[in-house]
Amino acid sequence: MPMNEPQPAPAPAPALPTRDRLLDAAERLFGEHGFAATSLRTVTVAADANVAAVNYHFGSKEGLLRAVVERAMAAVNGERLRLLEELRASGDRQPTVEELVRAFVMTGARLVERSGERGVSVARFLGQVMSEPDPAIRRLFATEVGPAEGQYLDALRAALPQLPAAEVAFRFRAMVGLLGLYQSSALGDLHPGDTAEIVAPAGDDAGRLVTFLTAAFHAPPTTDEHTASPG
Amino acid sequence: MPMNEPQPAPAPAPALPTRDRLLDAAERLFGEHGFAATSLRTVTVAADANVAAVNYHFGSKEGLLRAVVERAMAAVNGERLRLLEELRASGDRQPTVEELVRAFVMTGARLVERSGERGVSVARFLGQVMSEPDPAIRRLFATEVGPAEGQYLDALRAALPQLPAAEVAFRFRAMVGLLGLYQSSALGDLHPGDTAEIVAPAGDDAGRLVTFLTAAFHAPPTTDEHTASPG
DNA sequence: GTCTATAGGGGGATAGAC
DNA sequence: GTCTATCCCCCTATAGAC
Repeated sequence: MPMNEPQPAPAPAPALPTRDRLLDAAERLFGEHGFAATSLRTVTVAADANVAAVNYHFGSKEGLLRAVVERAMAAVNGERLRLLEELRASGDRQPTVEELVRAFVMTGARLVERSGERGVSVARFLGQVMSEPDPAIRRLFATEVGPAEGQYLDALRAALPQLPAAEVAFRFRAMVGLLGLYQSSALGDLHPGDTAEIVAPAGDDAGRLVTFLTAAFHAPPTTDEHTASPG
Repeated sequence: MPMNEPQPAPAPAPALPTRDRLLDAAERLFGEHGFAATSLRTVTVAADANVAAVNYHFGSKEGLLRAVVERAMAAVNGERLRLLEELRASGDRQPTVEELVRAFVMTGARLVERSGERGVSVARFLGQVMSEPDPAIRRLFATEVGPAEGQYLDALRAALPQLPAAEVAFRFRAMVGLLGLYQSSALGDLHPGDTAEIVAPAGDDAGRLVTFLTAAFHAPPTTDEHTASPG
């Protein structure tokens, strides 16, 4: 067995280019610990890459975040639009509220099924980024998320013609936010005692979320007679 | 004008002891930028205090966070329990779902009314802390939040006897999470174009949140026939 | 209780060899 | 494209004077 031949580095696990390993590691770590609390050194170690690699490939820490968001949103948006297309083509009627909510919420679950462990990371990452307080990050997320969500918002408005557009929009934002919390596992461990690891979005609770949101969308318009404080 | 006399420092604004100024500043800054992204230096400068003051009064950065959480939760929990007491005393029947949801959600609005600008900080801070990914912080929040919320959960279970307890618990966590998002202003600026500053929780949207959540609680139990992915 | 000064570690980013 | 070495800044925390 000649050992001088230049074996083209059939390393055990990597196989992926550095750039992708960095994206994978950042996606996971940002999702688990948040953006501010995750150092580039942690990311590069996890990706088995060099410290300088981040700067070379993405320019800066924020550039890395941007790239991760874009990749994650591309997958989710594609799936969402595909499902919406299916719904519109499947019947001669408009999609119902429940169908729209289910398609929107289940996107996360599908992602997990298809991409396995990485799907969990994607879901958690997106949920985490959504509640980042930094305005720059929020803006980044909003511009990525906008186009695909707009179509769902329109479809929901069509399905709820009697509800003021502003209120549909409010409920839509609530759905997006709640799904984000769910994806970041924040809905699982609000209470002590239940220390089991929660993985998002798995089976049961995704269905509960759909039930919850569908009923919420069907609520009557809010009258302002009750907005005063009780008691 | 003799300049040797030791004027007892009648500074314009302070009047509050250092410890309280630190709590106020930390509450506001943690709420605006998150815990990890806020340095102790920022806090002490905003509080017009010394860098070492935090360590003297609270032992560490996490000690400061703990103190802020405790103070904020004490106010909210007190108000929540008071409202629940009122509801229970006011009629010969059990409180309805809507009454419970309204009392729970409006606590934030009341806080703002009473404590003015600081009330906004409290609300935003609590919302922000709720979605912190650090397990230690989440645990801290959960133990503080637990007792008062337990009473509402019990009351909601009593008001929804036909619904499995696990599903009431899920919906309750969704309410808490959604209220947190709302308080941290996350429900306001998910979409670009609307760059106006959102202050939580003000009038209109609080009412919409109550409508939304009340209907969601009243949803029928989730059957597992639908949890499969659509299409 | 409040200050200055500093320790001691990590952070993001870059230069320049390979 | 990848590495090492390093710059420079800011971080938390503490020691010790007042």
